[in-house]
Amino acid sequence: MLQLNFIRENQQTVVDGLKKRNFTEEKLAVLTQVLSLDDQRRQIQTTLDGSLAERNKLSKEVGELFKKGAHQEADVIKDKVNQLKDSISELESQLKDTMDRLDSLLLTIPNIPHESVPAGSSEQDNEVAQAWDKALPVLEQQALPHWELASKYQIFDLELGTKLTGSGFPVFRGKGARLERALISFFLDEATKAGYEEIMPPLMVNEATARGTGQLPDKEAQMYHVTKDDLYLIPTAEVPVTNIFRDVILDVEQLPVKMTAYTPCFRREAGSYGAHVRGLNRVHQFDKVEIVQFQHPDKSYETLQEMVAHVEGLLNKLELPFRILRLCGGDMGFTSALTFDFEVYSAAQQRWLEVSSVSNFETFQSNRMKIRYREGKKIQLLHTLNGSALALARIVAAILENNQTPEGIVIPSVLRPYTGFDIIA
RNA sequence: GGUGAAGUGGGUGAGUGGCUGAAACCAACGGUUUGCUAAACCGUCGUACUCUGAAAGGGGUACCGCGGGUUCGAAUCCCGCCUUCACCGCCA
Repeated sequence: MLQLNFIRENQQTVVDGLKKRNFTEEKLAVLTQVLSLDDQRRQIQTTLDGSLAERNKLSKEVGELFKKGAHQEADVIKDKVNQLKDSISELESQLKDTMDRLDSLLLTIPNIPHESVPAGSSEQDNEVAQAWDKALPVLEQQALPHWELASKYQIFDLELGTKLTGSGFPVFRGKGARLERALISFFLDEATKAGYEEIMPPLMVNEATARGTGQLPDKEAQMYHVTKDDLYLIPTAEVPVTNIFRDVILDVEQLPVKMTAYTPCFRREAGSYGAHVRGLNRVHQFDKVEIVQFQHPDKSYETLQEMVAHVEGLLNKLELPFRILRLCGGDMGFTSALTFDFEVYSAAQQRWLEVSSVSNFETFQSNRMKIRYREGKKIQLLHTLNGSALALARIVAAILENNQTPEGIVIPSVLRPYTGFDIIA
């Protein structure tokens, strides 16, 4: 959620930013509505506060008169206060109404893109920030996509998942399950080495938490909702981990706070179909290690680079060909100011698969969650950042496809201490 | 799930209708003093919104788990909910 003062003081920046997100003139009208509602709100607030002050003052007089035994005079003032009460409750309901409208409008305004974000309307317009300059792996003629390798080597079983749960819930087995676990451990260890504290959060969250990171109300359809207890299955560890500091004021000395978490992620992914979602390309449950940072606003873009470098390091160690995209205004998430996507080349499918998304949200999330830091006397919103490091299912897909040989699937050497085997044959 | 008790500022904890945004102590911060990384003493020490001011600051309002109610007036009384603790039940 954008800060009202920011909108008020930087209207042109906001307009330019929203245009990058392809806001039409018509949709931009929301800004003037927001500002005028805010004016109304202040006006009501001032009047209301005045009436309340009056009530408090008169009530005190009643108390004093009672002590003196001047009951009649007290009764006169009581009547006065009773009259005030009507206008107070009227003002209170106006205030609540205005604030509700203001909030719901504010929730429709996405984050302002960083100046480096390219304009554009779809993924076609994303900018390649770092291309893969070495040769792409070329597989032999009979190379198989990962879903066929899966059954050949008994790595995972989607049909079985359908039997147990439904489509999009893979069952990993044998060396496949071990590979999955090896990757999780490897990613967590790398994050720990880089100074992130490991967290194991709940996999279900309440409404306030889902609202904090912006899953509600914008992405409600994306989440599994446990209606009986009104809980949501997390679509990413970002949700519980970022909310750890909801309504918390950190000391500037504590920044940056760095946290990492492995969790399964649950996504409904309504309405997807076709070859692009075959196998592990898009599933309802997948494993992911997330890295999250809470940082001083002056340093958050350095931190973003640091996180990008961390993900790069992982992919290099796994010996996977990848490229980095700078997302355009039209493809960027609602809450992000700048996002880099990592795509790994899947040789058998001959396409790039998104395996990580690293973003700086600036104060957009922290404003909703009131995550602040104290520096001297000043209390300010901090910047939140997060990134996948990494999303498992597609990494597994890429490893399976790229590393297939006539003898079997070769495990990247960095993973062998974790898997305990060096080939899946 | 049942029964009972409790939820106050960073912590401990006082407060049962007006003198309480809240005592006291601890922690923290600033200072004085002291031949010494201690002690003593003094001071500061919640958050949000709002008005005013160039600013420093000053005024007002709200908040004592959350939401409602009673009252001229609520941390304090009433109702609902949540959470924690204890015991019981169930259980990996």
